[in-house]
Amino acid sequence: MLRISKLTDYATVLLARLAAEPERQLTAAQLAAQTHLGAATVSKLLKQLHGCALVTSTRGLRGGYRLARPAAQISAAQILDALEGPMALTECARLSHSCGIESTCGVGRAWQRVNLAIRRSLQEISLVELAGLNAGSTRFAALERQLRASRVENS
Amino acid sequence: MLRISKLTDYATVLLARLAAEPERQLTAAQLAAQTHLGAATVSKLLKQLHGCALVTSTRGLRGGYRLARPAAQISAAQILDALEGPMALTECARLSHSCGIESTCGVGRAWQRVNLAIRRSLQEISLVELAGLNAGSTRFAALERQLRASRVENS
DNA sequence: GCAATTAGTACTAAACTAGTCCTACATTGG
DNA sequence: CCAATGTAGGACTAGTTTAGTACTAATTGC
Repeated sequence: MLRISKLTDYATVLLARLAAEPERQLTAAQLAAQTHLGAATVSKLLKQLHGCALVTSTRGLRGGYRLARPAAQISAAQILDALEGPMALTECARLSHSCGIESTCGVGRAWQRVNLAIRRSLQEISLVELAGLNAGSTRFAALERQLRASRVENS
Repeated sequence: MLRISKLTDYATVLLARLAAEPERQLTAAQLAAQTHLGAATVSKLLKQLHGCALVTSTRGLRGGYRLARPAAQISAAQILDALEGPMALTECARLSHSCGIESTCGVGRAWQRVNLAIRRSLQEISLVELAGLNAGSTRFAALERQLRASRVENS
């Protein structure tokens, strides 16, 4: 459940590679080799990331890709938005069609709130954390502490 | 992104209907009529919910379905687990196969932590909240307050 | 001009989702 | 006992989405 697509996962890996060497400009082929992903797939993903302004590119001989901004300024939410479009946990919430059910469809609204809560927490996590580049993992730890504090009963 | 399947959404609606009248025993046909969903689909979902012990059933004439426990004891996480199986945000995290990438695959671990954080927050939300049966929405409000507090920058 | 490299589009195969149908089993009422 | 009502559990089908590939055009450096 709540799974992200493989391609989104791959994209994160690519971004993490780029984040690891922010000064270098890496070609699609280099990234493919480093990540063991298909060259065509990597190309496609990088194009998509370029379209969403997460990476910059230079064409031609000695071209390549590079992060558009520091890794700290790229959040998990942005990556997911870029690759999977605007997020909507339920169909019903996306299109504003009335389901015909009156009393019951507080459900849709409830999922929407869950959605929002998740989204907010994803905005807190930057590419730095995703790439595992930070030693202290400050924001991550803070998030987990808060969520743990909100727990009442447990499994 | 991060969307739940339509069927899971439907199942929530069904559970919400059952939660609204805990004392009654509703047949699949009744629930289908109330929710405007296909009778066959409703049947299928209820069977699944029965298999996961979220509802109890009695067969035969005057049979029907009923919540297996009070709505307050059913969490959003349990519903999602029941319908979509054990959750794993990424493929890589589910199967324990090494990707061959060493440095980069802190990514998988990071997604896993995101996963856990989301899961914890879903455990906090009960069917009562999803069904919109509670007036105060206490736990919901608390969750949102905490997540808001953890926000640093915003859209 | 040539080689390297991104940009864009089109296409295909595989997987998953949603929905339906059919048969078997259980319970109640006559 | 028999018929009606209802759940249990598969099997099956169509539609959509996802993942991956291939090909052509545009751009840059030497």
